[in-house]
Order: sequence, then structure tokens, then C-alpha cells
Amino acid sequence: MHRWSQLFIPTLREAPADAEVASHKFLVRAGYIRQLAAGIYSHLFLGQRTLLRITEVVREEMSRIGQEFLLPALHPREIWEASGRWSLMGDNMFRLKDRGGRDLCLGMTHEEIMTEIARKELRSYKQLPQIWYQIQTKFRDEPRPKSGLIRVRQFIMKDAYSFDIDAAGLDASYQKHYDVYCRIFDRCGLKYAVVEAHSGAMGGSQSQEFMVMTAAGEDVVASCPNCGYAANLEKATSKLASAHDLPGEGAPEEVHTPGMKTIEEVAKFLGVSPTQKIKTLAMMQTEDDPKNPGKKKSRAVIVLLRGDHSLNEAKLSTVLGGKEFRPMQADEIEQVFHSPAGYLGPVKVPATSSSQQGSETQKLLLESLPLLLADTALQGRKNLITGANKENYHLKNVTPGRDFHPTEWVDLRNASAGEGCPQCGSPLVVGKAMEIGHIFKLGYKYTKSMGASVLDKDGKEVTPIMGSYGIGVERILAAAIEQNNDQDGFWLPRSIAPFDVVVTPTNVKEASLLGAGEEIAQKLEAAGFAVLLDDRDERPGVKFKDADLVGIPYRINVGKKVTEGKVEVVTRSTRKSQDANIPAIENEFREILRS
RNA sequence: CGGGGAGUGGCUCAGCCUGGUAGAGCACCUGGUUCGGGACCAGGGGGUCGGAGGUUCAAAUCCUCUCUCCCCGACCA
Repeated sequence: MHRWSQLFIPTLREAPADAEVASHKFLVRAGYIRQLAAGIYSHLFLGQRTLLRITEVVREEMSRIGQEFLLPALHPREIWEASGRWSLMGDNMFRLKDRGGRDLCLGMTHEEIMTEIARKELRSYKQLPQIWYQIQTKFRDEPRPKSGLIRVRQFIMKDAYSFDIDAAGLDASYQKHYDVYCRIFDRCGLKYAVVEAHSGAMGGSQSQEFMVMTAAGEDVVASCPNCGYAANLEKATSKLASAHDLPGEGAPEEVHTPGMKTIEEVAKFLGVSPTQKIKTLAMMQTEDDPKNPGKKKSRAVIVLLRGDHSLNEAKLSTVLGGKEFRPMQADEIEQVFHSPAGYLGPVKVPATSSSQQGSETQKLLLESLPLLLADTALQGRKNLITGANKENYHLKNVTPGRDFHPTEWVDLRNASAGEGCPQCGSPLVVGKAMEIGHIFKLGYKYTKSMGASVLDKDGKEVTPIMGSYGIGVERILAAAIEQNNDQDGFWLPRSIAPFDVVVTPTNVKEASLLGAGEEIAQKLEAAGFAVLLDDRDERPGVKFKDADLVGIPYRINVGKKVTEGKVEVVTRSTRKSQDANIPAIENEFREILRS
């Protein structure tokens, strides 16, 4: 039993000025956390207690499928060079030098370290499959830490890695994680969605994110209330209602559009809909030039979208093979289009064509031409309007496939609310979400680059296939608070709350009340509950307010009714109060929990 | 990095425009009265006004530089 009077639970009457989201305000007010620097927090007594309960749930569930390790957080440069991520991770990686001048970094994730172990130790297919996990601190130098514990630079992650002999094995390991993640988040009392996700810097084929829908989140998810389709907007697709083409048969024709630069201006001026326009985005793809170390080589990328659509940068990044890209600068636009921005279009712009195949020299020539990527929403359209590559002029009657030839037709646009679900056609819903877990089928990216292999049944060397799986521990806490709060504070599910119940004698100067409180606390403790006895010499109002604030799901008021042998059990989430008899308090409390 | 805002006792903020003894509420300490929804009275402690430089007889206040934090846009658990 813990006595509040002896503990350090620094509750605040007012929210700190720099907190915006509910979980941040309440975590600070309830004395769970204190900030040390941007995106760096200290966990105080109550905060650490709930984190321990969360990791307990995670550990129990993970131990069903895997083995717990603990890897170092401090890594030598060489191991990150081996996978190619020393440079790929860029400024997001914390880097430092040891006294000998050797480069080190703080671990952002542990694919490399786990693969290193696998590479050195795994020899035979008989040792597979393996699932190794750890619960450990990760360091990421986020460009913009924010929202309390939601986006930080140091956080606890449960990360797991699977090694299998073949794709079918990976599928099984992946499914095991999927199931265990559902169990974990269910036990933590969260309402969540599993969505199709973009793989980003991790690489790999399939990945899914576990998302808690909340305005405090930073991801955007498209979902279908009808069939259950759900995807991160980075990946989401949709069915479009067919768009009307303008009538006409002729060839492209210039129209004077003085000073009209935006899609809206031009559409309004010409009396057409933005859906009848082509949006032309001029980008530059950049990558390190292997021939000139330290220098970048770049290539123009022209992206065509329907006028009312927006570019999905994650999709473009995937199409470009993960290479970086940026908008073109004015001089680059002039070079490629011979026109100022605002009047750009694909007609008569030399670009790599899909059909062109040929010798090495031809290939080199093609590589110097821009890539022309057209969104599939433009496929089959005709008589569209686009820039004429001439100041103050646009072109009408532009038909893809006749007047220009894209290098590739690809899905590059953002899906948006109200468009049709790609599976069933019902209108999609779009909302903000917080990522609490992510599972990846990595494939051979790390095992291959780092040279891990085992012998198969036939004595042949094969590369194991890998998966990786993460859970943000503090985010589970933040998500639980975002889902369960009101004006006065929050309540956590019992599974992760710092205490199951707070016992509150209304006046500790009255020996009978304090005595009854002690008795109740002891009985409940003996019955297996985590109990906090609020034995502070404070007025009842102060104690009630604090109890409402700090996230404990139940409170037992020990007050006047003690003379009748009764106390009140208050459920924080509903504020419902019911009387219980002191002599049978364990059973009656248990009964209330059940209902 | 680009754009916006803020740094004044532990917390929330006023004072700054128009330089002249550093303030309030809450919190804290002592004594007393109170005791079912953040009590009251009396007394008390606590502040390099983010930092550096400058202007001035005089700077929290004006000027310059700088650091930190928060919010909005490109990454991720």
C-alpha cells in the first residue's frame, strides 16, 4: 500500500503554458512527467508506474512469440555503414565521437544490430524461425518535437525482429505479431485501427500501422465505414466518380489567359472545372553521384495530376525508388519548359518515353531527359486544359497519349474524403490518427546487405528473410489519455493505471475515518489490488480534485457513512457512485469492477 | 531549415508602448480557525526580469547579437 502523504505526486492546478494537446496538459498536471528539453521528458513516480504496467503487458504478450534481448543504444558507425543507413538517416540520427575520434551514434532502431547477431550466429535453417525483441530507449533527432509524449526525441520502444527461411515463414511471423499487437492494444484498453502503411526508411514490401484515431495525432488515415478498408493517406487509394471531358475533336490550341497562374483562376476564367485541367508539378530528383563523391546528381521529374488533386509525396518517393526530390527552382523550370511557372504543361516537352529501349548510350541519353509521371486519374481523359509553356497562355484540347506520352502512368494523388473506397466504393472517411505500432515485412534488405546467411536442407547458402515490428510505449499512455479525459483529468484502464484505486478518507484528523481508510486499503491490497491511500491532511475538495486528475480508475470515499459501515465507490470514467460495505469490501469492489 | 509567438519567484500571468524602489493569484513555511468538490485570518521566505553587449545619471522596459521553449509546413513509435 502506498500513502499519498509520503509520495511525490506534484499535481498542478493549471496547465503549463506550452502544452496544447490534452495528454500533454494532463500528464504534466497529474505529475507524471516533467520536461527537460524539447522532446525530452523525465518520468516521475506515477508516469514510471504506468510505463512499467504497459511494458508488463507488452512483455507478457511478446513472450508468447519471441525472446527478449537487450541491445546497446550506443552503436559504432561501421554497422550503419554496412546497411547504407549511416548517410540515409541524415540529421535524424544523433551522432557523437569517442575519445579516439571514432564515430558513434545513438540507436534510432535496431535492424542493423539484430542482423549483425543473426549474421554472426545463425548457421542453419534448423535455427529458424527466430523472433527477438527488446524494450529499450530509442533516440531520434526529430526536426520538430511536439505534443508532449506524442513526438519526442528519446522514447521507449518495444522493437522486434523476425528471421525466417522463406517468404511463407515471414508471413507466419508477421501474422503472429499482428495477433499479438491486437492483444496488447486490446489489453491496454485502446480503440485502434490497423491500416495499410508506407514503408519509408525501413524499406520492405508490406507494412501495417496500428492507429488510434485522435485529433492529437499527426498521421492522416482514410477508412471505409462500410467494408473496413483503412490506409494511411500516404498509401490510400480511391475510386473516382468519372469526370466529364470537354467536347471537341481538334488538336491542342492556345488560349490567352493573361496573368492566370493558378488552377482555380484559369478554370474560372475559361468557365471549366478544375477536373478538366492538368496540374503540372516540376520537381528535381536528387541522389549522391557515385562518380563524384560528395556531389549530387539530379534529374527533372514532371508530375501530372488532375487539376483538383494534390500530390502524395510518399507515393512519389516510392515511384522514384526512395530518392530525394524537391520542387524545381525558377532557372531549372526555365531550362526544362522554356516558360515561367504558372503556365507549365507536358506538351512538346522532351521526356523519357516508356517504349524507348536500347543500347547503353541511348539509355544514358534517356536518363538525361526528364521523367514524365502522369497520375492514373488522367488516363483515358481527353480535351484537357494545361499550361502552354508560354507566359499568359494555356492549351486546350490536350489529350494524353496523343499530345504527350508519359514515361509512366502511376498513382500519385492523395485520396480524399468522400471519394469511393477502393474495395467497395462507399464514401471514404478521412481523419487524423496517432501511430502506436507498426509492423513491416522487410524482406532481404538487411540480411542481404549485411551478409547474413544459413544453410538450407540441401546444404545451399540462403539469405534469411526478415520482418521488424515496433510499438511506442509512451504513445500507448498518451493515446489512452487522449481517449479517456474530461475537463478535470483523465482515467486509465486498470491494466495500465498506476493504481487500481485510491482510498480517500475525507478527514484524516478523524481517527475513525483514517482508521477505516487504512483497513480498506489493507484489505484491498491483500486481495491483490494496487492501492493508493490518500492520507494527506487536506480538505476533501483538494483530494477529490487530485484523484479525478491523476488517472486512477476508481476512488473509494471514506466519509460520514463509515458510522453505518459503508463507503462510496466512485468510477472515474462515469462518475457513478455506489455504496459498499466495509467488512466485505474486497468482494463488493470486485463485483463493481466486473459490472 | 522557412514562417509565427513567448521567455519576469515553483506554476499561471501583469508590468514593457511612454526608462525612475519588481508585482498579483496559486504554491511554500509558522500559528490559529475550518473540514464532502481546489477554505479563511495573521505573519513569513523566495526573483541574476533567459544570456551577452550597447544607449542613458538611471534599463524588466530602448537598441544589437545570442540561447531556449511553443505553434504552423517536409520525417516517424
